[in-house]
Amino acid sequence: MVKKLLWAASVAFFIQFLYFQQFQILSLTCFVMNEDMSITSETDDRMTSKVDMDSPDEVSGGESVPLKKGPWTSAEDAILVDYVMTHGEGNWNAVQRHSGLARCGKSCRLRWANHLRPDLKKGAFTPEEEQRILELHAKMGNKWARMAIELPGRTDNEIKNYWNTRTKRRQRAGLPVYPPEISFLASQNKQNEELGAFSSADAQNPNVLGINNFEIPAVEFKNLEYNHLLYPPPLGEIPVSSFLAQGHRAPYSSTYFLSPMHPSKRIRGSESMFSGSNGDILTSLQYQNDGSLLAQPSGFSSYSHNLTYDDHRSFSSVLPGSHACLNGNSSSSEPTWAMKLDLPSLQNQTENWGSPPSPLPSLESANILIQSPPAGHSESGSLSPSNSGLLDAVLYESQTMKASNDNSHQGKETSGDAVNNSCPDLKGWETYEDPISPLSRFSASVFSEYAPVSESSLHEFPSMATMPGCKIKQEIGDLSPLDEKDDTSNQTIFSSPNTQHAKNHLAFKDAFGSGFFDDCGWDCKQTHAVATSSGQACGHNSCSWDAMSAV
DNA sequence: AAGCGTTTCAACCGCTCGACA
DNA sequence: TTGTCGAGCGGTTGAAACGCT
Repeated sequence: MVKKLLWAASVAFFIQFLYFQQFQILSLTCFVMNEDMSITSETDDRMTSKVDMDSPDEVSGGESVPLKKGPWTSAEDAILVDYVMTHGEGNWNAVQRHSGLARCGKSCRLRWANHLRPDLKKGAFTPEEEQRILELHAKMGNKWARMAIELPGRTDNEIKNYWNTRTKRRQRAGLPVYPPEISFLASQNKQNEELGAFSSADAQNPNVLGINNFEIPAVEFKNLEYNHLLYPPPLGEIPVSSFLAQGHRAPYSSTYFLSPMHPSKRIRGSESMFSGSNGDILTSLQYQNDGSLLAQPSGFSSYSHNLTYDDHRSFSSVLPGSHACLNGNSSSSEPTWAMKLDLPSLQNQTENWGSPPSPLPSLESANILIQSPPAGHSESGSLSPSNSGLLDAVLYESQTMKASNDNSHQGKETSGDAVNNSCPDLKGWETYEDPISPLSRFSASVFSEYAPVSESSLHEFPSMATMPGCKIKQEIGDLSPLDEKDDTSNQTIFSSPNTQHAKNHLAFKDAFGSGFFDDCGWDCKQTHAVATSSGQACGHNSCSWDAMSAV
């Protein structure tokens, strides 16, 4: 009952809003038209010079009406608003026939979607929105419409313009497009794209990904459970084993993974709704000594985190497919796990890798940006033909870690020799682990253990152990988490950042399912009015506004 | 104030996709 | 299976606004 009342109030408000807007427009239009039949308004007159008329177009009744191009006038807006109010959205080509508006359907749709929709948020992007756009772009690339879905009230055009402007500005300033923490995502996406042959297909293949009948082999997570027993999370927190074991089962139904979609927007079917194919973030989980669980992008050292398991939102924010992939509380302009890592223009300064800066940079450097590498460099010695530079960042850090460990662990530097030199990238990875954390091998354990399953189901991905020229040391499943007597002997040797990222990505995707912790980024209250005004459903699963639309 | 370069943003264009006959 | 149409996406354009000299 309350919902019905709320819905009725919303509808009333929406109608009032539209009529008020329309009244204003019509009043202004009448005033201007009285002055001059050229139909201009205060804001339009600057544009009328460019108004163009298309060649005559056949409309109903055989009447030939030239289609107008160029800026819209208030009068045209009013006509369009009136039409949509009467007929709802869609069937845009009929607008011309029914309303006499001398605009093509595409133009009408664009005008409505970008300017006349009542749920549009005007004004500059807020810092939160800007941060979100960064994350989304890292996650999706130039999928403006999909990004707009995640930013209620914003249009794809707005986002696109913002991004292009920002990109141009930063490139001119010699800055990279992404800050480091976002850049990592972009790197993941690039690498995923390289593996798109299996990732995109798998994302849409439930037989492979196991979307609908997903079962996580318990053995894959025995290490996790084992460590969890040793390091139970604080009271009230979700146990790792529980959410791992639950997989995507209830309460996370498969539909829960689907991104909410604006009813007025259609995502092309060829694009998977699962962002996992290009949106997963590789995450290492580590229990700290205090029992809190750290999540961090695998490949980055353990000091690059602020994220603890204490904050479920934060935690989920870095899980694959999360819409809040970096910082669940996207209200913060700085991701919760933003790497306190200073990597100044490192990607085109490989010559400096030999003398890395301190691995514990100041907080002020958190937003120091990584310079995108020149194409020549990025392709050299990389498995990736389209290296985004993040691989270099990973390599850089591995070098850094190695260099810093060269001093303190010179006596231990033996396993590296065991690595075939034809796999030079490996060296930096050897000292990656945090010897303090018993779960420092979390990601390695999961991934390497899970690897055989993944590989068996995904034949296109070569086994790490079979990579030519690389001696791979698979993580030992029955290794005691407390067995720290010999760090070097238990170190997992990654075949290469690229390969391991792909494997890790794959394993996480398989383990959690894309969008497992998908957050509801859909402002149903804002958009539902428009959706239902056109007779459409909100489209959001378990959305109470959908239920109310039946009223 | 004028000139010029840059930024912003609305709009267009070409293309693809899905539905349907 | 093919063709048509409506819808929508992403890239691009171009004019006004803005900022600097």
